[in-house]
Amino acid sequence: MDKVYDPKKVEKKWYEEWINNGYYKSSTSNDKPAFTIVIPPPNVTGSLHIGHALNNTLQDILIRYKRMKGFDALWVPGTDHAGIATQMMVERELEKEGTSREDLGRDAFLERVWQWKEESGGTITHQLRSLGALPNWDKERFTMDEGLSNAVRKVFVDLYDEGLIYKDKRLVNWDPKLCTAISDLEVEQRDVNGHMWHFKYPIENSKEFITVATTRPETMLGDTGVAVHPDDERYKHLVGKNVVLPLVGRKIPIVADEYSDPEKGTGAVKITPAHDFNDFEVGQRRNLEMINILDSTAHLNDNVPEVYRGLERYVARKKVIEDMEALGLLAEIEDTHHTVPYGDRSGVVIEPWLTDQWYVDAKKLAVEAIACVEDGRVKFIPKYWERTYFEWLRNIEPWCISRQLWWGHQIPAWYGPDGEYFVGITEEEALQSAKEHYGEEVELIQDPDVLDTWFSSGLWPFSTLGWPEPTAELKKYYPTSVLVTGFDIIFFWVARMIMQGLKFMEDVPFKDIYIHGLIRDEQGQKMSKTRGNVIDPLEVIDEYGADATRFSLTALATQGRDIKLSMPVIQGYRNFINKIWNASRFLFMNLEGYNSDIAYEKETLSTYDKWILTKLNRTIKEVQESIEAYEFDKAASSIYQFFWAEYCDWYLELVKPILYGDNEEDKQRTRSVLVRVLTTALGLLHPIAPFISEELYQRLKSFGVSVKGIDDEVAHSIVVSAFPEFNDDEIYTDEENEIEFMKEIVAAVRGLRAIVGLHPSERVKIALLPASESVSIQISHNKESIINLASLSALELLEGEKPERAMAQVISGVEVFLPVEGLIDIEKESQRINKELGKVTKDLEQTEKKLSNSTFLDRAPEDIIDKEKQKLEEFSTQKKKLEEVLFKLKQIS
RNA sequence: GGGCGGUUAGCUCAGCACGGGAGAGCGCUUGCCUUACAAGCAAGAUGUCACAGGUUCAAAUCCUGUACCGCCCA
Repeated sequence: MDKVYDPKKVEKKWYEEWINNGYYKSSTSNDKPAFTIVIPPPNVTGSLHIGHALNNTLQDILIRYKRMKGFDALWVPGTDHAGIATQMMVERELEKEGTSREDLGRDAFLERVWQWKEESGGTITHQLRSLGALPNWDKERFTMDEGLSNAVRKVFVDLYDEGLIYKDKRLVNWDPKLCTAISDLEVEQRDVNGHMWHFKYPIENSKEFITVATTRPETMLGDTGVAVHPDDERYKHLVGKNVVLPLVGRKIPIVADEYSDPEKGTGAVKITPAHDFNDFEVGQRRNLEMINILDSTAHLNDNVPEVYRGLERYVARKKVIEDMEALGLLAEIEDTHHTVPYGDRSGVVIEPWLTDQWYVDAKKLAVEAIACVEDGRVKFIPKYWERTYFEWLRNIEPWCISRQLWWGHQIPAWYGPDGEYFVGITEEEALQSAKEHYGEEVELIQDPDVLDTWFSSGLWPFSTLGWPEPTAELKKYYPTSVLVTGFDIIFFWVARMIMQGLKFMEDVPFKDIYIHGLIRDEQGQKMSKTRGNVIDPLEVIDEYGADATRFSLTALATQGRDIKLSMPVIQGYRNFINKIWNASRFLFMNLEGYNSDIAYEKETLSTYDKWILTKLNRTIKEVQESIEAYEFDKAASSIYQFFWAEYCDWYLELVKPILYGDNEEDKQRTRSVLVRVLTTALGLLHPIAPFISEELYQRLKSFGVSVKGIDDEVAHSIVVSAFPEFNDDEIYTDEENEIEFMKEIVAAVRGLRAIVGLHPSERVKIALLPASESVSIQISHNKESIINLASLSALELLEGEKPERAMAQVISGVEVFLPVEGLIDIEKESQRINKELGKVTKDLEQTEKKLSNSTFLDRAPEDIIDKEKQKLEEFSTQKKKLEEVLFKLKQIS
């Protein structure tokens, strides 16, 4: 067995085993309770980044844990067709080949995308395997699968029939680069420095001007009004009059509307209803004309004077300003900063643009979605995320679901020759409706647009289980148990799944939503390619192994906080994985002659055995409770603490003399306990670190060791082993306290040795002065171990007389003396004792103060007062002892 | 402008829902190649728990306010 754990020799092998043995499978035909998670489907174009690694590690932990707990665990994997991202990717390929999607035509293009998907679309799902994630691969889904597409069409048609989906002409967020509408969520508001241009508009039949201010001068070509506040005295006389729009010559009215803020700018605003959301509303209220001056690529169209036609919006801006200035109508340019909408995919400035689009009446669907979180049918963990959720749902806008793309679910609406449309799940249905409408058969053309990708992923928790067919899967696994995701898609995805789930399944899609943090770099900055600070999980796995990667992410996954990740941290957990390896290696080296048929008898257990079993059982409880509460960091640190600080640092050291000795009975019993503790610890570890736990379990099996399986007497693999059970009978409090006390004595002796500078191999004599008979007995029990662990030549139990020349350490219940043959540095030693004395005195004073406070004695609970009294006694004894030591030191000098 | 989160050891963070002797890991200092592990072992140092008030016998923990950092929404 190697001295250092090598993940590369282990990981691939076991992953294949797990797949070959079908451990990932779930089954509707068994009667185990279901535990279900659907994966947040990553973009099919994507590759695994560290955020995915965290997200999927946590899901894998839950699934593995629940499987070991006897649940029928189903983790549905899959990917999202990612409309815009995928289309862009394939278009870029085409561009390199000197062609375009328009050249190919829709059908050929889509064929090309599918081809791309088949060849390279599986990248991320394959990468998940190297992380050790073990979802049910038989159930892998893609949002454009036939079944899921059926679900999409059915949902569309049903919502349409109920009036919850409708077509409308209104302003949308238009991406002039991608030439598609996008939803308001896909718009990023950025704060930018810009200018406010003040334009003078001449009043009709007057020498007067009204000055308006704008950050978008080019839109003036589409102005159809000027608004002032109804109470604004400055402009009252102008309301009802017309302005002659410069450069255009159009007469437009001055209207009174509360939208205009007298405090801001000049108090008069130009109104461009076709190119601004606020202006649109003013225009509706005041019956203003709507003039669209932009084409789909944000170039000026024929609705503007000829000189401006065809100009790109920023070129036009420049020209408008120049022309206004030339006319002497540019009053002022003011520096300002304001927010500008950018497309989150394209990165270009979004235009509010007037088009026909399909909308979902989200407001109606939101009602139940809000209620189910209010009444606790769905729980957010951490809870405070529900505020964010409520905030958005209570102010929800109609959801624009149509996209002017080719890749996606084409909208199931067909148009007749006169533009009348017919919605249906299939073209046949639409044709049937058309026939009824026109009284004859007509040719129909399907709406060319596709649906927002989130429309289909909103159905994910039930579409993946076979909906709309009434499948056994749906019956057993819906609602799913928990959704594990990041806060960045609460609106995009979580809220929409809840709305759609409630609508179509009449039940919530999941009971718990665990929201984890974002992974940042060590400076706390978001990881991004441009910053160059990304940590590639595949590289981390390659260097440190999947288990170390997973353990790190788990240990850092505290609730409600982002995760700052850096390589030294991962290295630390890699060391832990290696520690497990070596502790096991030690056991294997000492397992010769081990007979797995002989279990240890409770009656024969030593104090050490009982102590470690107690610690083990406490750890089982902690790990179990932590995982169930989604406190992943606590689960990880419980195991870490137990395995390293208790099992390795103390238990292994305690039993070495037994293993190296020749009492066969003791050896046999100790081996059994060691095996028991290790196998149990591996079970606890397995959900977090699946590979090393499997490797070591399989090695243990070759010694005849095994644990109970979830379905069989013997677990073939740790994946299907029963999770360790907490056993109250194995909590031995007395033994636990005794060993903890012994550890304190050993630490005290080691401390003294370190002060004197003794070489570790130099054995010395130590004298202990116990405070009571019971302490004395406890020490006698553990005499050999203390001698061993503190590397002593002898241990003397004093009965009152203290050694003359000795270094001393006072701990609760016992004084420790290290006799010093030569000279002690009395000065230094006195200083040390004085420092301790200072601490104890301070503690003592505090306790005395409390106990002499009558209101404390009146009002504090009894157990607290008792505790304070105990402290008082302890501190004063310690103080007295330290003073004696100090007195003796003075005598010597 | 509205909302949320954070501020605890040099660094990264637990602890706070339920108040009662300040914790872990990393780093640092010292000594050790002790036959599982130097990716290790042993020992050690380090804190006005951001600040200001309040509640309480008692506050890192509860309440109010302030400052700074970060995020979301408008």
